[in-house]
Amino acid sequence: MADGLQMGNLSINESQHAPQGNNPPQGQGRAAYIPPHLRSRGGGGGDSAPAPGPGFGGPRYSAPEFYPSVDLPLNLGYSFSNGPRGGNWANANAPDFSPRGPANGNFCWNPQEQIRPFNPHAYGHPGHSGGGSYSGGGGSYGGSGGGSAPRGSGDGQWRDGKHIAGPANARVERELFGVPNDPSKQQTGINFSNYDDIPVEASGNDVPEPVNTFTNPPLDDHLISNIKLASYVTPTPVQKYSVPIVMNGRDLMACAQTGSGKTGGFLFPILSQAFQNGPSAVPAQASGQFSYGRQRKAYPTSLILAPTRELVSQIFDEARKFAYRSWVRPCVVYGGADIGSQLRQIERGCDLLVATPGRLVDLIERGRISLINIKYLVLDEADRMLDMGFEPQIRRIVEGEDMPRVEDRQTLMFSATFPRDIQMLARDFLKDYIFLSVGRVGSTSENITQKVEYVEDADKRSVLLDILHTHGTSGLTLIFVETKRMADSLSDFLINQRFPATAIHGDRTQRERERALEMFRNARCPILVATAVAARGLDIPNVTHVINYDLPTDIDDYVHRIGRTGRAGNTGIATAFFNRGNRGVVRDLLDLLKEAHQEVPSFLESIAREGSGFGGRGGRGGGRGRGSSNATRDVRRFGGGPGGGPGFGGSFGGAPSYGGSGGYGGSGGAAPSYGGGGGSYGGGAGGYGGGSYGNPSGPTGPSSWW
DNA sequence: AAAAAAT
Repeated sequence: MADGLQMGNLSINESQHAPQGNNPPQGQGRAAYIPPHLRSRGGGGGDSAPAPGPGFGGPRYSAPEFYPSVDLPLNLGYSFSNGPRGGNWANANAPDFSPRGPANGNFCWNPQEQIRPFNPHAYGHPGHSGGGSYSGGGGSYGGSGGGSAPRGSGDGQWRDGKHIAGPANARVERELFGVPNDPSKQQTGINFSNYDDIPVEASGNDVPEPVNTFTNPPLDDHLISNIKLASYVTPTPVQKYSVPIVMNGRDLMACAQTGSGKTGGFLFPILSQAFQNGPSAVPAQASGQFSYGRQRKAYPTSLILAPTRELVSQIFDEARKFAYRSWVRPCVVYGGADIGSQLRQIERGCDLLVATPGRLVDLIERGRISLINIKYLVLDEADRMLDMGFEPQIRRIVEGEDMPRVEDRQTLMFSATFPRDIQMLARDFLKDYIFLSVGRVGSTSENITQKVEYVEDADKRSVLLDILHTHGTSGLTLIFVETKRMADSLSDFLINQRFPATAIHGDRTQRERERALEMFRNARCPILVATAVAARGLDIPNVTHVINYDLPTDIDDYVHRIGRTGRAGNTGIATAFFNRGNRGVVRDLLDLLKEAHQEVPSFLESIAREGSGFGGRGGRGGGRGRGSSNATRDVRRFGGGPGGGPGFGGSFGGAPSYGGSGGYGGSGGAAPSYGGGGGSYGGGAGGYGGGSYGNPSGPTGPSSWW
């Protein structure tokens, strides 16, 4: 029956995680995979006629400077992705790409050092270039004088219905994919075997079978070669599902964390299809408007929205890797940085755009970006974007501009949690979507050792010093505080105590933020004091210790914060300073520690008892339980009333669940309950309240999902 | 309550 519910505890025998060096077979026969949604449009095959509408349908443009012989029907002045003078790849002439950077006494704990010249938009992104190479002589940043500097990606072409990869470039490869055995560069040192435990469930109509390897089909050979360069061997669980889901033209709502490989989860299928199907034709109404003069408007085919600047940067970096030598040119735009250089970048061609919502709206208003060609829309960290008040901008981008309608695009939403406002967004933005729920990396095992210490505010500094002295400098230490002011004062304090610390928060300039992050990443500055700006999504390898100097008031934030360590199967320590000022989270913290089989200090128990009398959380089942904000179940099927019903009481595969008891305390009534603990899915009593899943057009249509 | 994000 179509209404499939697949549960996969992708484990050993199923996953073919090969040891490094054992490459999966690929390219056998190269059966051109034509996704179903393109077959009917007649634009699927690379050699076939151009598709009339949005979609990677047919030839859109070529690069006349390089290939003057190809015909140029629609692309007069259109964005050329291969302009020969697209040369301001920063660091093209930069003096030093060594992982350590130049030995110029660049001490990170000198605050002066954090405002050195650095253009965050240059393609020598902090994630790739050696720290400290920005101020070196000769580097051209954002200027137009890069000359023949090689492009990092997107330097292939689409010509005569075929994808022609650009030339290999050792320098760019090193920049994008890192130097072997250099931990600061090698972001892909993933212990894949630890992914086997991650439970995944997929529900929806006709859930495609997951794939277990990076092979053709369904993936494109060029993408596979880039995946190999990135040293990815086996798809992570989220990728196993998302690749066939997206390649079958389906919409997706995925509850997953960044550490689960979800960036690849959407980039792989999107790029693979782009590589196979070529660029989209610009619709006639759009191409008509720039018959005069130079085209300055970009028509991306893929749009990825994410909440923070650092996150879009990170996604962009990944996109560059997998678009390497392809016709697809990734771009990134975000606020706080010079818009002029961003404009110049997108003018040179912009097929895949990664953006924060505010800056994108700005560029749309300036008439420099049109969304009319969008084929793929990705909302990453959707819950976070709503938390940050981006809903108006997002709705404007998706519904209020020239974005194709839901039926005419593919939409993928990723969110760590699935509260009501995200459900609403999913209802409005997605069509007949597949719901994917991915467990947390490392949540089951002892990847993260959580410690809670009772520390009064006045003692926090000295306790912190003790920890830093004891912990040594083997890895990176990330310290979370609640306020920007505290971030500054604490980092100043640490610097005065001769610790190599820096800070990141929203009141620092973008330049300072990127600088701080880069210094942290490359371990020149192994202590980073951060506010919530760094709590979610950032994937920094080698963070061995997360200290919650100030505990957040929301347990979800705590979970995200400690998730900065123990990533990708490595181990980490999370220490929290707790005092009575934090009693608001004591109950949730207590539950979390128990679920994760962590040591529970006795003071937590007693403070929890103090608080439960009145004013507290009122015990389980009352109030807004954790489950409400963290529930990651398919509401179409299991949706209770408006209250949202319960979360996964248990969780799949024995992973600790963050689905708690109550819903929003609304009028959900007797919503069903699933699993008691450690439990099985669907073990609960009660029917599926109003779920109309599998028959969206039936009498209880989508509007009754909630 | 704080943080983040367009200028």
